[in-house]
Amino acid sequence: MNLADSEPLDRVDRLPSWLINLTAVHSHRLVFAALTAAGAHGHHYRLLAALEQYGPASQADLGRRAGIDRSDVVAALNELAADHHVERTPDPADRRRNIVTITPDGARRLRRLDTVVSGVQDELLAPLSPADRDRLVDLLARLVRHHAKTD
Amino acid sequence: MNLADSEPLDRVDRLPSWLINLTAVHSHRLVFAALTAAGAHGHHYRLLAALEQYGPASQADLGRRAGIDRSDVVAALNELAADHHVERTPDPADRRRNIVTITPDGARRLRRLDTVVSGVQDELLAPLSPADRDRLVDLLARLVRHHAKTD
DNA sequence: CCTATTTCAGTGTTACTGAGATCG
DNA sequence: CCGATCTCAGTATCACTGAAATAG
Repeated sequence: MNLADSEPLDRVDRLPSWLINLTAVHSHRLVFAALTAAGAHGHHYRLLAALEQYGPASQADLGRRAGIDRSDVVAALNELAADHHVERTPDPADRRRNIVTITPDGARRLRRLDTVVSGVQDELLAPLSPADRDRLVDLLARLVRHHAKTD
Repeated sequence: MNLADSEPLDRVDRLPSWLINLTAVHSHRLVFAALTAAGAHGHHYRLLAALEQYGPASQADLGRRAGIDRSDVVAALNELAADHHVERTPDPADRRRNIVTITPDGARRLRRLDTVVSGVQDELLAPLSPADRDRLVDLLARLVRHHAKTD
């Protein structure tokens, strides 16, 4: 018996956690492909965005703001620094810390990635009207806020 | 400078792909914790649900219906078979295939996991009203359907 | 003494790839 | 010969953990 087309799996196909997972897999594929084509990797965009928005910061603060684990911040900054998109300098006021600064090259890079990432959003949300897109973002933002508070 | 509370990262915090990713991470944590507590692993629930809904099937069909890669179907069925939740028998009509059947134990298991999984949905969607939950499911289902068609 | 930061090495989950053996 | 199935081995991404060295 061959499956001409996948019939719906009733029990699971309207399961919120499963729909979220499927959507995330597709979304991740699109973002990853677009960033890879632009020569960037996962966390670079969020780190550069956090640096531009808040200015120079320690790695720990950067990680908290961008939602990236301390360990992964180190690796991503190594790559960004190798490409001269950020600079790491010791903090004279607290010698445990590095102060991370975005360079002019990094700012240009961020602008480039901004267009890449926003193109992906359009692709991802293609079937939704602008009003529906807002609704989806609001609903997801409420979930994220709720779970951020209750850790 | 310490971050009392994480201020919003404007550029990223309303980015649909990022919200979806965050939601998926939380969702995955909840589902994984609940299934682990019940002694189950990732794909088991979807495979059992597909088996109960459609009856005995080959592994390839099961994978297509449950959205699980052929390779991961093998591993998950090994575990389900070890626990006597499914049985694998060669298909006499097509000797490349195994016919996978859910056992009475497996059906009981599925009912148990149903309550576990639906408890997680409530936790995940806690901040949303029933109407909002429906809206979210509809929006996500539309995205999933669209991207399933355009592969 | 305890906490925070940076760093390294490594784990675990999920999705996926490639290849071999078998069979239609 | 081509295509499908089952299986195994292994990769890659991301989130995360544990521990060491350093410093407040």
